[in-house]
Amino acid sequence: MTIKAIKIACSNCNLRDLCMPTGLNADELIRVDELVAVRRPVKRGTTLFHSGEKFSSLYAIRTGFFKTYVITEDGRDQVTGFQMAGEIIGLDGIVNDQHTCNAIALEDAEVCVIPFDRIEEISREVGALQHHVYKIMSREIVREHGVMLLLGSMRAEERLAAFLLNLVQRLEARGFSRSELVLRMTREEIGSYLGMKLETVSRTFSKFADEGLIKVSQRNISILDSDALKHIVNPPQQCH
Amino acid sequence: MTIKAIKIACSNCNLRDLCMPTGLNADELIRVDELVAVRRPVKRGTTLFHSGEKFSSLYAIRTGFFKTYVITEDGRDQVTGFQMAGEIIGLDGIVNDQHTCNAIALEDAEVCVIPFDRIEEISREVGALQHHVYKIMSREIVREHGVMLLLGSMRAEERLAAFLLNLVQRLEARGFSRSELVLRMTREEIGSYLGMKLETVSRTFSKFADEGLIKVSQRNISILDSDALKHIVNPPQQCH
DNA sequence: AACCGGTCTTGACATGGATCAAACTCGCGC
DNA sequence: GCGCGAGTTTGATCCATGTCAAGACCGGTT
Repeated sequence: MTIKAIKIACSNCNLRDLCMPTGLNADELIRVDELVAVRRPVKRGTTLFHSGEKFSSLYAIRTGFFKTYVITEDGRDQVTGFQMAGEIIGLDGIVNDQHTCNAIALEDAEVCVIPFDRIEEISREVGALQHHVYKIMSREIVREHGVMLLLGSMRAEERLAAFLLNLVQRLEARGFSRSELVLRMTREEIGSYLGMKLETVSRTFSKFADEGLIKVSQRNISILDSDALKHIVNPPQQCH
Repeated sequence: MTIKAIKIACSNCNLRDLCMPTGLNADELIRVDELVAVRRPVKRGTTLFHSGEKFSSLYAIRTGFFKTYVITEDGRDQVTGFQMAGEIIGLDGIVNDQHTCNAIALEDAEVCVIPFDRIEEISREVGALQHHVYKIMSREIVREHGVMLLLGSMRAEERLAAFLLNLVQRLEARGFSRSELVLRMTREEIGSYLGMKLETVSRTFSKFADEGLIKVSQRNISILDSDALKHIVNPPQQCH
């Protein structure tokens, strides 16, 4: 039993459908398995990368939960996303060869370190990988359009309902419950993401709870009436 | 003089530094010149693509000015960006092979149609092109982080000041004045982009004008005190 | 020149969410 | 077991921005 035996292999990873292209042939699989340099544990509360740091790799989250955020000179900060297993972070660093946001683990985590020059090299040989990376970046652009919509034209209740629905939907895709979730972030972090103050987040949770839509006990949330939450985000049209 | 003589060639385009990779050798230049299928004029007020439409090409703006926006089922819309010459639109369509936002011309425009499968093919041979596309997508992600910051944690005056500074900065990079600009969009469109109502946009313009920061006459804006606008966006820190 | 529709400005008022403040909960270390 | 601090909830009040409404401006058309 050598060290080789536990070599990192995306082809064996149970998250491969989430972060790797599908439909590769044997040769291509071998090439793509060369992508991940190492795995790196990231303790809760520590940063994976920070703004200004030289960019060299993307990170695929294997386990754990992250937030990314940007800070202005005058100290305002804005959470730009919460990421969970199977998602890729670091894409912002490509354009200027340095990271432009900070990523910190909200719970103990492990990431696969994927050197970007290796991605570029193997992309050239494996068309499916190239396409996959384009798709991942496009998906991030579309996600951010959604956040812009949320921040630009929704009210507090709508934002929080959309946020909860998005979280459970992603968790469900990973095999978790569609109604129970544990928030990994504080009310303040949720507020920063949603463009509202922590007090408003708290009040809105309480309001949803009063109305019987959810049950809140600290960071544990039960979705009791998913449809009602959906109606808050997208009020059903009554035909005239 | 045949039709060949006026063949579209990125290598001759005066916008090539904005939308094409640099430092290509002769062979690569020839390959990259094959990218653009055709040019397409887009009349003011008409749509270049719309949400739901099948995605097949990216578009490089040669002349003119666009807005992109998303619409929810219940009719709310959110402008996601304003794009000018040399910028690339349509990146949102890659992930699901269909566009997820709408693009309409705010003035008569012309775009270069770049079939995406051709990009993928030539990317594989020309590493610089592949890298360039990754960079363009990364830049869009970073831009959207900036918009999220703006929508999530700035007040109306800060948003509008940031918006104006961003516009003139991009215009200046294209050889226009750093102090004079003509808005191609309505107050309502500005408001949609910045997450505020058109009345608030109008009032804030008036306030800036009263304070001598800008001069407004309809859609013509003169920046009189660029530093003051910058201070609004990023209040100067006083050291203790 | 008169008209018209779309756009913009400005005023008066309403309100959602921010702010400030106090108290509560829970996990953790002593 | 107790105390402490981070995180959270809730209440009272304030204010930035939304809403509604009226009128001004402008370019294009008849």
